[in-house]
Amino acid sequence: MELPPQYNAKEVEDKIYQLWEKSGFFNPDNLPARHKKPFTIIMPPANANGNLHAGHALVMTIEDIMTRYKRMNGFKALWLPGLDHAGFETQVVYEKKLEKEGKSRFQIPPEQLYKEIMDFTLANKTNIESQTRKMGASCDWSREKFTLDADIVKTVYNTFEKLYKDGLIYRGKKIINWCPKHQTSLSDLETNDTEKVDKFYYLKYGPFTIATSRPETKFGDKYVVMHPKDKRYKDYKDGQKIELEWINGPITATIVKDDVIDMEFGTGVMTITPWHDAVDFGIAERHNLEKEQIIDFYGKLLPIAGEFAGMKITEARQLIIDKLQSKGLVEKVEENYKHIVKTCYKCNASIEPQIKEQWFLKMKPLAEPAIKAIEKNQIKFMPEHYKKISLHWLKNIIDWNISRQIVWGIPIPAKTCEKCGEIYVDINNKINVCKKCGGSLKKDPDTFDTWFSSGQWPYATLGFPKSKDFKTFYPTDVMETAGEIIFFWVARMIMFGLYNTKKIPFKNVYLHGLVLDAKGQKMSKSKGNVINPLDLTDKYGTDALRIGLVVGNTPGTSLALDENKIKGYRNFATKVWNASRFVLMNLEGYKENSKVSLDAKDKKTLKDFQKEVKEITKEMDSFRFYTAAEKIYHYFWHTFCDKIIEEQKTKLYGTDAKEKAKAQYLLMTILVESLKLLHPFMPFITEEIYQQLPIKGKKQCIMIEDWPA
RNA sequence: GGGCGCUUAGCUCAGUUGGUAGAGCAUCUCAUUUACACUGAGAGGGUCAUAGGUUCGAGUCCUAUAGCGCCCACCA
Repeated sequence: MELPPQYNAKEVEDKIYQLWEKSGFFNPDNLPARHKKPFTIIMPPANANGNLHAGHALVMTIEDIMTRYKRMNGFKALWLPGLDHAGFETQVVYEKKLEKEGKSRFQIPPEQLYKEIMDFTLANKTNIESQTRKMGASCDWSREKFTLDADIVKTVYNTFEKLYKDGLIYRGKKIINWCPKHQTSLSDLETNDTEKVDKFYYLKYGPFTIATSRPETKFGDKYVVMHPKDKRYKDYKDGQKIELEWINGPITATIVKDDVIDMEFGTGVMTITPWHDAVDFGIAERHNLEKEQIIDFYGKLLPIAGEFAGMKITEARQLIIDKLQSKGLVEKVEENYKHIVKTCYKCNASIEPQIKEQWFLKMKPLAEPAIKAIEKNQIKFMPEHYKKISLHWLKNIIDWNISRQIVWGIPIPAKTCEKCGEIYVDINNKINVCKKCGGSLKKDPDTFDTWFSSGQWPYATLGFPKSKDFKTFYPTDVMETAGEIIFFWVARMIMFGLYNTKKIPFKNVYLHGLVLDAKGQKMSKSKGNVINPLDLTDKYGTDALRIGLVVGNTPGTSLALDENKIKGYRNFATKVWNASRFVLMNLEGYKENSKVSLDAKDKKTLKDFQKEVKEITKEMDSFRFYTAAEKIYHYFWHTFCDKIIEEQKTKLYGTDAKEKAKAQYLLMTILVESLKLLHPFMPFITEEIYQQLPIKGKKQCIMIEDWPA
């Protein structure tokens, strides 16, 4: 029995993956009888809008390691793959593509745009699936789900209806984050805080001086707010009216006292623009003040701005100041005023707060059970400090705007009466006439925030509420994903899971960090430092990339992906290949079952190995794959190869048949068991060698072998 | 403003309940065709950010300080 002198990763990998797929063992239903207790990981659905990146490669590797390990340990292991339509994310990618072609999404009728993005997504879906296979993922393709599958959409709709009936969903006319470029509202998580340097204007507002960086919003300001305890303004009473000269003529302003005002800041007095500022909106709500829109949804001034109407706010700003100046209303202008502006996390355009009717989800009642479950440690976080981070966020949670003004996504199943405004949630599309006034109904034009559907992923994919899979595999065992999306996704899955199924969706949360470039910098197209994981698998083999991604990669910490490191593990793969080749080359006369009486030294070697196995198993059970991988690596290379094989050479090359048999027994035992230990990390090469092993009682593949004990 | 981390060898990072500092890469010396040069044998290199404290004993626990980073937040 001989292995070829060189390991050819490219040839072997495709062949071996096919062998696995044909075996059917990715599907837990096909596993041998010993696999009884379920073990479940739901794969984070990849955004079907591009290629697999280094982060995906890490997800695939860690989750495959867990799945293979549990499968070898006799679990009925299910790793369920999926893809996400990724609503806004995908639409943005597609819009960029359109832009390059000189087109805009606003020129394309919605139905056609939806179809185009669907085609684009489906093409990417196929692409991502084949790249996932390339990574060696032992996931059950027969159970693959897509967030737009009919059954998933049905689950999402049922949840929406249930939430609505429970009074947790409401249609609210609140201030929202509006991206003027993308023409949609965004959740608070979808905005960034960016520091900007602007001019800061001190304007005379009657007897007061107010400061602002945004004079263009000030046309409708007719409330002037100060702190109730501010002695400087004690002569002004709440509700008092004053007459003053403003941008476009005389106005009447009303004094408002509110303790949100910081007496230390500026003059301690400000005017408010409730339609375009969240703080001001809050004040207006508390005091029941009028709100008026100044800027339209495209960022242009409305007729209230008088002569400035129709102008873009950026163009109007200086002109407005000029006018105020000519009226003697500008007290001073501070240059280089640094302040924080909310921006769209995709295009960096300044968010224009707007009041708009949207669908909101009340979060506090959903967060409470999640907080309890986490505090009771029903969900274990790795690394642990994510427990605190999650709790902090959940305890300070605010209502979630779940509607988006984009076509790509799951349509919100609601209708509004065009006559009386009555709202109907109609998940089966059966209500056609307003029950109240008989008026005709208009379908809601919006789609769900993509996280509203992916937040339901663990139970939706398993066929909640009635399927056998749901009963068998839920709650799932591990949720492994990027720490970055703890709030976007993980926290919401916990809330939805508890709300709908009354159970936690997963017992363990394993959060990996970012994959950075070799210098520890974030990969980005503009920097040109993006490492394509598939290039690395191509160059060094998938096994080398996998173990290279895992060794030393503690959860929560970002990882510098250095090609040299992968190269090092390619060398290790070669080492594994050559050591196996050597052992197999020296099996002359070897009889597997013949009795050998080992020397005391050999017995100690085996005992040491057993000790190693125990330690590695302990690391695996504690989710410390980074140390487990390192230990196996170290043992195989520096103990098995450098010491044990070297020591046995004299026996192997000698003439004493008994001694030779002892050596063969020892080497084969440790080799076979080591290959099993290595299998979760380096599945391809270990499987290829296993297939060539001349041993009896061999299973169909190493993938379903017993983990060494 | 609040919260959460990090600081250990030249670099990237481990270090599980406190018990004489570890790995990979890099560097240096030696071996020269050995299953494997994608190799082997060996070496150098750290007052574990700083200052206190608890302890028989602290990289590890506590307090403070400094530097770095991340997240959340309604200072016009």
